[in-house]
Amino acid sequence: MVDKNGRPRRSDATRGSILLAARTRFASDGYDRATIRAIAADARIDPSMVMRYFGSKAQLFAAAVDPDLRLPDLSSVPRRRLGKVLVAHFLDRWEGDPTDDSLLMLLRSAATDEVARERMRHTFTSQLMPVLAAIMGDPDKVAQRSGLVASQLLGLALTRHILRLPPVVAMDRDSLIEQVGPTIQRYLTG
Amino acid sequence: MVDKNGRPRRSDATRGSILLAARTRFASDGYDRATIRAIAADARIDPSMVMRYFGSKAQLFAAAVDPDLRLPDLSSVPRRRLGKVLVAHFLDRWEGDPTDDSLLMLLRSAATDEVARERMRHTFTSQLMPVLAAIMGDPDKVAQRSGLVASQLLGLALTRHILRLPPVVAMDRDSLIEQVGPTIQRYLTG
DNA sequence: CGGATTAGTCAACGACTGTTGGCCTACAGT
DNA sequence: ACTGTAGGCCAACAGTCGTTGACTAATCCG
Repeated sequence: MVDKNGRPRRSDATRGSILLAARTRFASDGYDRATIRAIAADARIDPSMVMRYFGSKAQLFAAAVDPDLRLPDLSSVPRRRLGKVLVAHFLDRWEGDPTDDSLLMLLRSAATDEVARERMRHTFTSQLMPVLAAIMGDPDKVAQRSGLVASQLLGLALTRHILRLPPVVAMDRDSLIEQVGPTIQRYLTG
Repeated sequence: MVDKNGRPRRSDATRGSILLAARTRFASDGYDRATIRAIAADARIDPSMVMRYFGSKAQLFAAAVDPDLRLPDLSSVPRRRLGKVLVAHFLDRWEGDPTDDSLLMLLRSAATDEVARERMRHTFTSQLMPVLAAIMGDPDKVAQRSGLVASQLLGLALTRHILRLPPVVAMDRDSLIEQVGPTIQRYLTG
C-alpha cells in the first residue's frame, strides 16, 4: 500500500510486525492460547491496533496463516526417489524459516479450532492431492493414497514438533528420510 | 468407597457422572475449551461440586484421563502379522467404547497443554516401548523404531478422528489394516 | 500556517473463566 | 424426635479475554 506519491505508508511496518508476532504466537501456543494482548505486546503496539488493522482475532488468524506447502514439481524426480524427496521437503518446510511457521501453527490450532481444521482439509485437497495425482497412475486411488501419505507426514510433524517424543526428536534428518521415505514411497506406488 | 455399614455412598454416583461428562467434553473439545460449567451441566450438577470432588480443573483432567493402551501380549502373534495386529488394535481402541475416549482426549489436548504432552510421552515410554521391546531383536533400536511406529499410528488417529481428512475417514477398517499394517511391520522388523 | 487525515494510546465494557464460601436440605445414628 | 453431617445449590469474586470508542500525537497537503 502506498500513498499518492508512491511512498510506502508507515503503517505497513507495524502491520508487518503484527503479522510476524501473530505467526510466532499462533505457532507456539495455538489459536486459543495465543492472546491478542500477547501478540500486541510482542509487536510493541496497543492491542486495539490489532483490531484496527485486522478487524478481529479470527481475521488476524486468517491473514497470518498461509499454508503454502511449496511442493516442487515432482515429474522430473525419478520414481524410486519420490518418497525420500517428499520427506526431505517437509522436514525442510517444518524446520526451515522460523519466521514462517504456518504449517505447525495450523496443526497446533487444528486440534481444537474447526476453522483451522477446514483450512487443513482445503490445503490437503488443493495442494497435496493435485501434485500427487500428477505422478500417480490410477486416478481412482489418488484420494486414498494421498490420505495415507498425509497420515504419515502429519504424524511425523506431530510426534517430532508438537508432542516432542524423545526418540523422534533425536533422529537426524538423514535417518528420518531413510526410515520414513520408503513408507511414503509404498503409499504412492503401491 | 463405602460407609461404616458397607453401603456405597450416594456421592459415588455423581462422582462417576462428573468423570463421564468430563471425559466426553475433554475428548471433543480439548482441555482449554472444555469448561467446568459445561461439564457440570452435562452431569446435571452445580459447577462448585466439581471443585469439591476433584479440587481443580487440572486435577479433574488428571483423574479423567486414563491412557491405557491395553496392548495385548504380542509374543504369541506370528511375527509376520505384528503390523496388522497393532493397527487393528488401535483402530478398535479409538473407535470402540465412546465412553472411554482417553486416547483421543489426550491427543486433542496435547496440542496446547504441556501436561497432556508429558502424559503422552510417559504413555509412550511406559506402555508402547516395553511391549515392542519384547518382540524386537536389537535393543539399541527399540526407542527409534517405537518412535516411528508412534508417528504412523498417531498420524492415523490425527487425520481420521481429529482433522477428519475425507479420504482417511472414508476408508474402512479392513482397508486401513491392509495399507498401514505393512508400514508398522517394516518399522518393527526392518 | 492551518486543517485534515493517519497512527497510536488509554480506559473501559461485557462476557466468560476457574474458584470460593455461605446457606439450605435430607438423611443416618442415637 | 433431635442432631450432626454429607450432598448439593446459589451468588459472588477476581482475573482474563476480545472488542469498542473517545482522545492525543504525528504527519501530510494546500
